[in-house]
Amino acid sequence: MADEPGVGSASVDSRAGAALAGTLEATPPSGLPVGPALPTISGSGAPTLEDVARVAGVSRATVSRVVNGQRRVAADIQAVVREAIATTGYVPNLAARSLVTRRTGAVIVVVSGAEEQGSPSTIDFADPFFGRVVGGMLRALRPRDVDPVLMLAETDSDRARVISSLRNGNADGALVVSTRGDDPMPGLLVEAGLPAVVFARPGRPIPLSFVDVANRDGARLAAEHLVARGCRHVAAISGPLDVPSAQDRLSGFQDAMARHGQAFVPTVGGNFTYESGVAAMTSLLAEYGDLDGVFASNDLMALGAIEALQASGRRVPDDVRVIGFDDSSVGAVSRPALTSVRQPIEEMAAEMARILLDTIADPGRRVTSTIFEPTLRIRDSA
Amino acid sequence: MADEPGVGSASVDSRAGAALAGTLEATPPSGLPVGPALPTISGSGAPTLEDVARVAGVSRATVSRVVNGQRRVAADIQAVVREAIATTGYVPNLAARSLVTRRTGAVIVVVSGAEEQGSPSTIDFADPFFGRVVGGMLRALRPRDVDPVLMLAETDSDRARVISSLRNGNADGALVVSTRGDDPMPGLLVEAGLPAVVFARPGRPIPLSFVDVANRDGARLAAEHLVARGCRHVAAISGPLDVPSAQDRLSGFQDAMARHGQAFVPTVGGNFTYESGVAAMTSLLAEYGDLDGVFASNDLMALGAIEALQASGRRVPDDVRVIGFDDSSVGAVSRPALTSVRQPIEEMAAEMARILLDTIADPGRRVTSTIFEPTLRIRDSA
DNA sequence: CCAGTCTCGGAGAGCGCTCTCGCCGAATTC
DNA sequence: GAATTCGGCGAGAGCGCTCTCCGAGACTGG
Repeated sequence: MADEPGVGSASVDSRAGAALAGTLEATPPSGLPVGPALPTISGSGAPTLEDVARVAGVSRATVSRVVNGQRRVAADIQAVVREAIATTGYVPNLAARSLVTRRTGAVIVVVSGAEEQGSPSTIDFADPFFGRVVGGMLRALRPRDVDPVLMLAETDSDRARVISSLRNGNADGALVVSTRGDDPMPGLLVEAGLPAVVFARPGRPIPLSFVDVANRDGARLAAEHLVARGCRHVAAISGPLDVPSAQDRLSGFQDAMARHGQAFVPTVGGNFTYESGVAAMTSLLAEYGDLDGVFASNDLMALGAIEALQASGRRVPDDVRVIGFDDSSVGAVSRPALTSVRQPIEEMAAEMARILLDTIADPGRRVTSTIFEPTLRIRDSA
Repeated sequence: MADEPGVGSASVDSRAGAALAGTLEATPPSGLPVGPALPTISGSGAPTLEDVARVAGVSRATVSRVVNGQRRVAADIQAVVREAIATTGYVPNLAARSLVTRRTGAVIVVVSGAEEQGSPSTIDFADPFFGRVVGGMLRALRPRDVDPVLMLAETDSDRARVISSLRNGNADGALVVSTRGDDPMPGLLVEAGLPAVVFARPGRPIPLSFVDVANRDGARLAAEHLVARGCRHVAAISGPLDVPSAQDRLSGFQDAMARHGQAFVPTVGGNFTYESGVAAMTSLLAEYGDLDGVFASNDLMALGAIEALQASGRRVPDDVRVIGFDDSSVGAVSRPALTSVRQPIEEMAAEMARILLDTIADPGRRVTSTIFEPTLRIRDSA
């Protein structure tokens, strides 16, 4: 730590600086500490429309028209105005604009999770899924000059905060990513009549647009691959069956296997974690020792299954083939690399963003669902 | 026209009712009184301060004071106002507020990456690092009622957009996470005199607060662990040396090894990817066949090194011990599970947020750097 | 050549909020 | 009890922007 950079003063804290938390003056009951409003003619802050108008020798309205391309403005005046904008370094104040337009140019990305029971959170930000979704949205939002505002929704009060943010135009709509099947968030959004799109089909039918992957097709792909590789005794590790996607993946897999001659598929439920994959595989093995193929409803459980398989002395894929679902990045670096059903998360997220933006632009837009086709990412485990 | 102005006076009540019920109120007949300057009773939706004031029988100012806890307001009046707020379902319009306070209650999280060369992006949203950082920030931001707005900064125009967003109060400050050493973003922020905090020490000294991990200490931890496990011929796989952290990790490791008797540490550079880890290890093996320990500057490269090691017939950790850096989630599920230097990313991110918020509240605040101590996460690979 | 039509810039009214200022009534003082 | 202080509420002025309405000038047609 002798190599402190030459930045003025460095207060080096080895642990999270609890001391810092107290240095701020007592915050008022609610809201941020607010400073006095300066008389602000134009000397202190950023240039305003007014300033540009003065420099250009036109009215505010004209400048506004040029900035927004609203109505036709004579070419020469337009040039003068643009010149003035450049020299003043003017940038529109979005607060003022949204105050009158009632558009914010922002949407809320709601990461909706855990019940407020004992556990701190079911939301795992370290899950690459999260980043991929956000990244996908970003790609679609940015060209339309819309920014995502991140909000967590774990408790009722979190959800209320999301709703009220939306209700008074803090943002124009919501993109919801739930980590549970019975998430109340979509319902609240519909009730409030707010523009929103959710990732994955909601637990109960609800008039809300969503984007999803054809889970049954993905499971079928896995089944067919296993069968094609010669598997004859196949088992499944499912996710929590109150989650629609887990349900679909399981039933899709079972149906496909039935079509290929294996009417009964031994199944054990997990909860999408690595540990539950280990446990599920272990109990599967105890009862069905001659398994030669396993389909897990996500990659983490598939990895757990492989662990359990190897612990029992079986080789993957030689003795037992394993397929996961998600094509997550952990599957790519694991050994053996995981064969997995790939859902195009980024594209799905981008589509969510597009649908939401359309809905915001045209509130009368019909509720739609867009289903993406999964593909099989074949690696080493099957 | 019949039902418009005549019954207009009752509109407050009906609005309050609609707000309470949360029902979808049919939009008022549009077309008739839209254009002319109405006294603005029943606008588009949410109740305003004005409405609350009317219901409570006080002035706007008083309601505002109650909402913001600004000045002392008589207890009974306060009760009446709160009551009115509840019945109307009032929530402050942040655009209006920020227009006068010049505070937005939002900060920009800038994910700053790639030069605008050929490649689409160096930003990998699937990297769990990203989510962990955002999650950590969220935890610190939420209690202070501040929301993060996500922005990418890959091109100059992206960066300009961030700067101007900040300049006209679209957000109060920036939390910057760079994926490269020579990121221009921090410099631009400083130039513009905008509140910002960056993750990891910037490439060049710059008067900007940052949060970092003691990279040298982490590398020392790795070195000492390897030595303690009996390694005598140790190599290193470093990251790009223009990235300060990669530089520190390497030199810290070399110094520590020197103190323990190994003056020369064979080193090959990588670029933080899995593939580069494979390549680096392979070339290391070609020249130094008797290696018994490897330190990689991040987990992905460590995993790549293990792959190359195993491909060459060596066992990990029996023949060669491998330590990574980051304690990323991929390391936990890989086999063998990766021993790694852990940096408390979430806490670091939370601290960034806290520093930024303090800086915003007190612009005169000194530039600080907070260095967190890494720990060693011992698993199976070393 | 004049009425009619069209084009385009300016004036001005707010959007919902905060905050300064002034005023009133109650508490305090001598 | 009158003068003074002071706490606390209301009035009102904007914050920077958009947008409607209006009017002046340019153009068209008969």
